[in-house]
Amino acid sequence: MCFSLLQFPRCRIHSLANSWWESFHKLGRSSGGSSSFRVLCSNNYEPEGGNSRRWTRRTINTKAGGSNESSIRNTSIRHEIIPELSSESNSKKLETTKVQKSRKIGIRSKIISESTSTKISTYAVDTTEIESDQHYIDLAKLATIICFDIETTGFGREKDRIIEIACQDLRGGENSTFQTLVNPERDVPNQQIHGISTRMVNRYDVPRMKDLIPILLQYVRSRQIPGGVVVLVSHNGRTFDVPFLKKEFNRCSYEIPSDWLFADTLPLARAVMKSKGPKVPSKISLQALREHYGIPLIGPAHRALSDVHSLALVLQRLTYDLKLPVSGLIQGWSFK
DNA sequence: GGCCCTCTTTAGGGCCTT
Repeated sequence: MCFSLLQFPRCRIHSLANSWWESFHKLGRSSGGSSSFRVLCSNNYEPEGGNSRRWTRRTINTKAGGSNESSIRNTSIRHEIIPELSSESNSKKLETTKVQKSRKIGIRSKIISESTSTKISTYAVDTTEIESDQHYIDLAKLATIICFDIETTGFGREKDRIIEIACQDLRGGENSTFQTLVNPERDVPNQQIHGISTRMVNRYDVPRMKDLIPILLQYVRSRQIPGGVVVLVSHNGRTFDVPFLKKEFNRCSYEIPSDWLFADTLPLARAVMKSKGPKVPSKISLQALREHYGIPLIGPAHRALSDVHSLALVLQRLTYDLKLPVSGLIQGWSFK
C-alpha cells in the first residue's frame, strides 16, 4: 500500500526547521555578542544521503531566533558538545557490539544487527539489555531527536481523539518538520483551547488517524539514521502525549516501533528548577518554561507546531542547564 | 493518570497535558 501526502493537502512535511537553523546561525554571526552556543545536533546529516552525516562542534555567537526578527530577544545560550563522528566506522562498531551485563534498570534499546545501510527498516532491536556508557555514547551518535506535540479533543485517551500532530527533528534540514490536522470523525468540544474547530478537521482532505499513521511512520523513518534509535520528546509526554499516541496506534491496529524511545521534558524541568533553588518559580508548564528562558512564541500558543518550536528550544536550554548530552538523555531520561 | 512535595508514608493536594 502506498501513501502520499498529496492525498491530504493539509498534511505538511516541510523545511521550516531548516530555515529556523539557518536564521539562528545567521543571527549568531551578526549579533556581535559574546555568548557561545554549542548545538545539540548538527544539520549536516542528509537523511537521503546516508553516509554524509557528521556530528560537529560549533561555537557561535547568537540570539534566540524566530520568524519575527523584531521579537527576538538577546540570550546567552551555551550547549553541549557532540563529538565528531565518522558515521561509517561507528555504524560498523555498533553493529558488532556485544551484549554485556546490564548496568542500569530501565528499558533501553540495543542494536542487534543491521542488514544494509540502505534498508533502514530491517534491523532488529532488543529492548531488554543494556551495557556500558560507551554503548550509550555510540547510541547517541546515531540517535534522532524529534520533538513532538499533539492537540486533542480532551484529556481522556479513551473517549477523546488527536486532532493535530506536529514533529520537529532537531537536526533540521530539508523536510525536518511535520505537521498535520487529524480528522477525529467527531465534534471538537474544546476549540477555545487551541482554536481548532470541528469544521477545520471534519473534512475529506484531512487524514484520519488510520490514514496518518503510515505517513507518520514514513516521516520518522526518513529522519532515522540506519541502525539508530529515535527519541521522541514531548512535554508531559509520559502521562499524556505518549499514552495518547499509543492508544491511537492500538485503536488503528498499529504498534509503536520498538526502536522508538520517548523522553519527557517535564522531569527535566523539575530537575533544573530544583537545582536552582527555592527562589525559582516552580511553574513548569511549557509556557512558563518558554517565558523563563525568554523564548519568543512563534505562532499561536496551543497549536502543535508552535508548541513544538517552543519545546525544541526549551529542550536545548534544559539539557544545557543539566549538562546533559544526548547519551545522558537516552541513558537516564528516556522510556519506552 | 503519573509525578512531586509535604503540614507525608495508613494521605492529600497541586501540577501538567487538551
